[in-house]
Amino acid sequence: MPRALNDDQIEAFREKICAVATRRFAESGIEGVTLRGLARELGCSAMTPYRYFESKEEIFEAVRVAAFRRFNAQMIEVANRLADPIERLRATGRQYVRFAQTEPHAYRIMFQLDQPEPDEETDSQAELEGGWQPLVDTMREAVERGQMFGDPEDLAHCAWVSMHGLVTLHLAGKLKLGRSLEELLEPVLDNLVRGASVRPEEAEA
Amino acid sequence: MPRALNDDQIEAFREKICAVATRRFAESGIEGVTLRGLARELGCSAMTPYRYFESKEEIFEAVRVAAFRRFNAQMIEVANRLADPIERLRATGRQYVRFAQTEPHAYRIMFQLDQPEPDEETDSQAELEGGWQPLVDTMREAVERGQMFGDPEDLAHCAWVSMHGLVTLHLAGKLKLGRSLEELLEPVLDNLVRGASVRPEEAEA
DNA sequence: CCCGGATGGTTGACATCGTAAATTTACGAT
DNA sequence: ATCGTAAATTTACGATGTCAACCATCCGGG
Repeated sequence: MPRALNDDQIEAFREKICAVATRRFAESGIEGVTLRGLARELGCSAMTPYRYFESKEEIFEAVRVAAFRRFNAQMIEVANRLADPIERLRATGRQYVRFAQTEPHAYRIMFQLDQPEPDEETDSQAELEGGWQPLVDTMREAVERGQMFGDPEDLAHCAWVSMHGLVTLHLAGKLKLGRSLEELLEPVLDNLVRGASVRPEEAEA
Repeated sequence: MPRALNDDQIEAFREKICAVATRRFAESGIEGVTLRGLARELGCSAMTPYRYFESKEEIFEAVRVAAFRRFNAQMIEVANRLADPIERLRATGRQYVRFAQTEPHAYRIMFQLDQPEPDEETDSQAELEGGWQPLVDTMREAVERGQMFGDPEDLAHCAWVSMHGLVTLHLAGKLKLGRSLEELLEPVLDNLVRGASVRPEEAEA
């Protein structure tokens, strides 16, 4: 048997590629990340990464997974600090926006509109669902405490949809209506919490 | 003077390019649209479109503008049918989602996350704001009638952000949680309307 | 001790892209 | 007919992702 890379070495180089790619993403965005550019920075030839990844898209996927991990860690860290579910929701919402502002390109790859067919279960999908569950739990807790009403999953969807919409409209440059993202965030959070805190039977419309 | 294209001819060819590009977008998405492919279909050489557009991005922008026009027309058409602002909001929300489902690629280009710097006022920005105003007006009307409370612009933001978030998460394939888009839409609309229909002083949280 | 083979890495090539520059074509006025 | 100029094409360049062929290095078995 010839000298073979053990799993640690393979994983090490994979991580190195992923790290460089992540930094390049942060600097120059998706279209600024190039296999030849990566290779140049890694000090290897353009084809070497193909020993560790199937394709460029697989490198992207690795970067996506890492980004989701960072994102989820931030959300959990903030959430763990707050016992009250509504306060937790507000705080994680603010952190959500902060993440997108701190790492706009990371957010872009995570939620890119032109992703490959999601027919098979991808790693980033798994990370996504890992971050989704705590949100549902928060909503469930709020419902159990009588602070909110409705189906926890529906409520979680409402929250996620609002945050994602706010962030992506901002990142797409469609929100430059004179107000900062943080300013816009508060009314959205207020509306969200208000809408969820009303007994359905009390609703007038 | 040699034969010169008059403005009508120029505009005609621009529209033709734009039409072909739009159809190709609808069929094969953003990355499926290629200058050489366009040219082949138009029966001209790859460079000819450059007589009518500065760059590929300018063609994209034209497609974007056309898409925004179609989108706005649909929204207005639906909105004009309903006198009650809240019903109007719900109906346009549903139409919003329907548009994104009917023309997913159009929605993609319109709100692509990696757009060029929005430093200068672009045509699609103008169309966007043209569609934004009626939404604010609807909210203002609801507030004036006492059906909603708060700043109309804030309310409009809440609505837009929810619809856009819902649609983009769906288009990015992040929502495959067993429920259809239309199912998800209704709770979001409900929450939105509920949150806006509560007097701030009545809010418990 | 040396040699065969597998394994990791490199080089070179290909097809494709957007587009700049040079070139050709075609028409209207002289 | 010819010439000037606008329109269109051809050619070419530098990218890109990736395939295929090649090379180099190290290992176990003789």
